[in-house]
Amino acid sequence: MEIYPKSSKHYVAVDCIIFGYDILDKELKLLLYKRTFDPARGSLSLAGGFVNAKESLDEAACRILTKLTGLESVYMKQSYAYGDTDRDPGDRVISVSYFALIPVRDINKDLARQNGVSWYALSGLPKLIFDHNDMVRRALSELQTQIRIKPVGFELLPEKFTLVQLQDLYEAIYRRKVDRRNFRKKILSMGILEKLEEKEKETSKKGAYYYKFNQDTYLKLKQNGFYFNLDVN
Amino acid sequence: MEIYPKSSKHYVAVDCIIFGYDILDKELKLLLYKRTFDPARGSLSLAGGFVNAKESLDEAACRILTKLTGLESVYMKQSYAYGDTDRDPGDRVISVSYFALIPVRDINKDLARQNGVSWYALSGLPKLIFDHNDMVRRALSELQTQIRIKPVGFELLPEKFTLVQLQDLYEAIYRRKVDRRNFRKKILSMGILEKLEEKEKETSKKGAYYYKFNQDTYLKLKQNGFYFNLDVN
DNA sequence: CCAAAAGTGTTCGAATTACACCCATGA
DNA sequence: TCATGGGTGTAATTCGAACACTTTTGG
Repeated sequence: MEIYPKSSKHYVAVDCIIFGYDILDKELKLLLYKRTFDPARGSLSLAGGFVNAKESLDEAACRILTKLTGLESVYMKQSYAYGDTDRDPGDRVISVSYFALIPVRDINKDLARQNGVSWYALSGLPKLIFDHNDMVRRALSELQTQIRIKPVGFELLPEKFTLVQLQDLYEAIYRRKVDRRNFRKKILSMGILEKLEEKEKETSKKGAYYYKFNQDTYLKLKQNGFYFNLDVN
Repeated sequence: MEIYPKSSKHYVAVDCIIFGYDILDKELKLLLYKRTFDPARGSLSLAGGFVNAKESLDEAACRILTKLTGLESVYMKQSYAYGDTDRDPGDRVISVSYFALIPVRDINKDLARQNGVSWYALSGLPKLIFDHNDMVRRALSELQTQIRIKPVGFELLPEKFTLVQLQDLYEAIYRRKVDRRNFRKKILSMGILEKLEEKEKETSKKGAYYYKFNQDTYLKLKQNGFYFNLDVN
């Protein structure tokens, strides 16, 4: 039964901009798919797929992400709908992009390899297919905005992290250095981090205390009018 | 010729959240369509329509806006893609929402009437069809964010406006009072307003100077690292 | 004992807030 | 002349920026 029989129907895809952060080389990465077949063999694309008749956009994005990484509960957010008629040279496809944040080490490596996806540093990213570079640019810009005003950076880190690691992450995303003392002062003054007894001892002799993000405290503060803000010099 | 024959195709619509500001009653309004036929006769909806095979999403949104208002160059921005499978009870329709900003007095009233659309105050908005209330909520929230950090408020005002009118607009969108002296100090210190010789004399005996927004100056400042910000107490 | 990374406070200037009185004019 | 809305300045406080030394410990 078709109620709107006069209108055109369209292919609708979702493309996932999967950001990963590697605490070791302190770089923001993207999980990309390398085509192993013609046409465009060897060229890179975002992880994407068509939206099925019986799933929502969000469901389609989650399905693709889970299929590639094995991860179920990941931070994911819709970014933008791309609808130029000629954006896909094959056929007219409207694509809704989503961006996801995951710690690089969390993904199921076998599953990723099996699916032909792997991590690529965001700096020096090559040309991706179609308008995927635009999608990345927009999503990165959104991430840079979000991470200032929402506690989403923690999604890119392991549950336990040091303040140095957190700062490295912000520097990687802001693409500039920030003052260590001011950064610590500001993030600690929010009262949303919980200091653990345990220390991380791999990267220094002295060792750095682990912290973890306290979501409950954050939500309570937010209800009382608190706004996360991590603008630092 | 179909390259992706195994995938589902979908109806794709655009819905326009058309914000208008009325300098007389100082209220933010929405241009809504009232159904004059069954089913759901008398219920309100956003201005929307299906995306044609040969037009982009942006083009579809502009087409709808122009058809209803007669306006060609209007501030319009994509908001969000709504894709729940049952959001439209008639059939599965994916809808991309756009929000537009126009001064209430600018629209072609005859055209609007002819098309069955008219202005409704945003406060006390009734239930709209489908998920259109969600669309409005999200767009309003984006507008409240945007108007703080980008000079988009001027899109809702006539070319010439007084500082009182500008402040009234901000108060209507922020939904709170702001201090007159601080507001003026801040907006004038940006140096993006041009004071005219002419005065507006309808609402007061003394009269208030007209100003206009200088887009060129703004763009130059922006290139030099200036960020518009109108957070005021 | 020393290299390497973690951790810590204070000062200064800028920006934000709070706040109240005079001005111009038409009726 | 007076009622109405337009226009203006200053002091107090808060917030962000700049900046350098001490601590810990494994090798």
